[in-house]
Amino acid sequence: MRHAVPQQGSNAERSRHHNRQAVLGQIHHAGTMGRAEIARMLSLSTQAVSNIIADLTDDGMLIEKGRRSVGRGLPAVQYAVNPNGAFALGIEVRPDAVFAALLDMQGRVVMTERKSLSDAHPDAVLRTVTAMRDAAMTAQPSARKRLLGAGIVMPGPFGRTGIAGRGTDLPGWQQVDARALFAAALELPIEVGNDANAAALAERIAGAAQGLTTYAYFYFGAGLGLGLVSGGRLLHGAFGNAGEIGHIPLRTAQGTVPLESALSRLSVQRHMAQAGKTADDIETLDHLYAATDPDLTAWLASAAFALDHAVAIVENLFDPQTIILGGAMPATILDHLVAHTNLPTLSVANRSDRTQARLIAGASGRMTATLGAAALVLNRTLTPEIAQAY
Amino acid sequence: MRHAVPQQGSNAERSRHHNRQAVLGQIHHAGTMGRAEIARMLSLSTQAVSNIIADLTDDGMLIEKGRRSVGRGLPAVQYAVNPNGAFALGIEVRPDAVFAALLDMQGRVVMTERKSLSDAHPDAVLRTVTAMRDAAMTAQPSARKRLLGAGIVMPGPFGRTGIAGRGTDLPGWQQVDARALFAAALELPIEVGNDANAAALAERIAGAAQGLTTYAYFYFGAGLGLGLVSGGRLLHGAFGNAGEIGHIPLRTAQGTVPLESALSRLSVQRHMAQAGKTADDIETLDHLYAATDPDLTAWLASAAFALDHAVAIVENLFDPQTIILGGAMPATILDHLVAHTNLPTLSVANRSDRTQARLIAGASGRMTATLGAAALVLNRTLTPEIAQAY
DNA sequence: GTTGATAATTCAAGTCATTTGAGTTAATGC
DNA sequence: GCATTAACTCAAATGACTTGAATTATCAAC
Repeated sequence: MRHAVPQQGSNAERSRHHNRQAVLGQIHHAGTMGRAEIARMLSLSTQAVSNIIADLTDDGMLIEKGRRSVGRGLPAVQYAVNPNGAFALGIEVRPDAVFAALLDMQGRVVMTERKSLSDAHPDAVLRTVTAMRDAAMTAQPSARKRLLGAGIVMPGPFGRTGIAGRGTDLPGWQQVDARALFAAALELPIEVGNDANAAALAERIAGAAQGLTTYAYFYFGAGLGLGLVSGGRLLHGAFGNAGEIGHIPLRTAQGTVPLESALSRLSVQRHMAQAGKTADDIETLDHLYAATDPDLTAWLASAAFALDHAVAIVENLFDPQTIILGGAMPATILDHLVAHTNLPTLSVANRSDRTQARLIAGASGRMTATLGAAALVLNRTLTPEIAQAY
Repeated sequence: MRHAVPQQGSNAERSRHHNRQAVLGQIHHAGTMGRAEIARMLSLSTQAVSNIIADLTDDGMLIEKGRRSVGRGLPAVQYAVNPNGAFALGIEVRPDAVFAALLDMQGRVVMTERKSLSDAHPDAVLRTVTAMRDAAMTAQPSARKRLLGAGIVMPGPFGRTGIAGRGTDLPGWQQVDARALFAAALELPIEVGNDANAAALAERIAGAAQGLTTYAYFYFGAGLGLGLVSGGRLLHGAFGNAGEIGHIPLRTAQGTVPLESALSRLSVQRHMAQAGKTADDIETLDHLYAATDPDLTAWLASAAFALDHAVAIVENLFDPQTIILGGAMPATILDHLVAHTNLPTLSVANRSDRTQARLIAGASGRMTATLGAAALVLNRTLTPEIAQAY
């Protein structure tokens, strides 16, 4: 989890850094832009933007895209983010395997890899991860000098005291500073986050949340996670554990249970197991769904019921532009849930002037969190830092 | 509702503004500080801080507080925020009355006033509010040249489409830009917010949230509101309606009802009315509580039950440092609820290393939101702006 | 008590990114 | 064609912060 940046003053150097990030972010967002347009957006002089663009172009982060004429006047030279200008490594550590993905600046997947893990202690994980970084650099040699950093997704909470009796699934990680360990082993800037947060940002870099600044993301992992993005930045909470929506109580006819006991991959696995069926992976679930399996259908009904509740809570607490549903589920099931959720009437999101659907499907599949890990890094590069007040 | 600031670049002028706010905020937070200490906190040179402090002192915003010796070396000259360096006007508009309060820089109440309102249309309200501003300036002439602005708390949502069939209680305010109207009438910088948000900031300026940066605030108004502060800044949501926790569904034995039907002032009034008792104001409630009224006791039990649920949701979604309970209720009842809420076990806030209670009582009483309105202005002065990403 | 170490503060000069203003280039539209 | 509009560049100016040397005042050790 990234620690909150302490309050900082501003000086020329930090202004420069901020402005470069802001320019990159604007161009990434718009796809292609001219100097004057950027200057207007950021309330900077065109000269300042010119200087920044010259820098970024020299660094290979931007490329010229010809001139574009819009009415009178000299047509503006357009700039776009160079996809190969930089790369980000995403690493997802699970108890039994490590996943890696290399993304370019446009969020496109350059390479992915999976390695089994027989031992999830820090030493073994760090060795594996280092080897995967090397493999990625071999596969894409141009990324060697242009690697922005690595994003790590691990089961949390870690590094801090968590809920009594819960904690990371990974042995030997409770008392260590994961960020520092990875930084030392990989010799890269590191972002550490949980799966839901990472996946939420992945949608923003190259997914359903492009162009959104304030949205919520439900992530189907083993449990149910929530990524909250406000003003383009992740909300971490005071101790880095915001978004544990799976824990909130759901009052059903059978009693009060945690939300994720009705709405998660573990929940569907358990439900199917009671019917004597296995549904341990995404492909199986997809087949069961295609076959309109009655047990799966029953689970979907109870999941949609739980989702109604979760949507009502998140909409009224955050007032997001939209809610995205994604994660380790087949796309068909995500689409089904989106289609079959009863959006609450009593919600601040129930507005007559909406332009955005209230609930949409995002990226799905096994790699979602791994791509998200890389997105943690890309987002940092495209979004000016926010300092803590006080 | 304050609109999100569009993304901005940084230059010397904006750096200066940012740094002045940051210095003021640090000093306000610590009470009293020396130049070198501030410089370390903000990662600025002592020279820069010296210049800023000289400016702020000239403007009357800071006062010297002697030297303080901490070990070797030249004792540092201490500075504190000058309480009379600036003032903020808080205005709360209700259907039947307008409340005003003048606060100094330390959040202390200089003056309060109440005026009945026979007509809540914009013209009448603006006339009343302008008269109250003049009265405040007469009561505290030194504030005339030192008024930072006015914060306005009104029933929302307004200025934008709200939930169908709901909207402001005030006639004639649906289609107008309240901020612009007040700015024109009062000739002051204006912050508009809802009661819960405003009260949440009041706790930060001079209350239970001093020193906190990330916390949640349950506000008892007519309904139930939630103020969310993250990193010292209010979360507004995409459309300014974040925090409508009163709307979320609560599943009780009697069926699903909005949370605020169990946990709000209207709810207690209704409950007592069913028993043939009136409990329309805070004093009455306080007396009933002191007399251990059995009907009130019953309501308190159901309210505490609802609060359990709300706490579980807010803790797991936001991971705040603490949750504060405040608003238009007698302090005795707030204290009772704090003492009788079953804090959920399954919560990220259930940590072994807590230094802060999970649920505490904040300011109570009729004026809470009015003071909060002024706090909106004070907080803006003490907290560097945050620009929207994209 | 003297003396040296430590630390806050100031002064004056230097640095750096942005702004300003004049001039150039290349479209549109009458 | 020719005036208008707008993007862009060059060179100089600006402004806030940083740097480095000098000053002041306390603590601690001899």
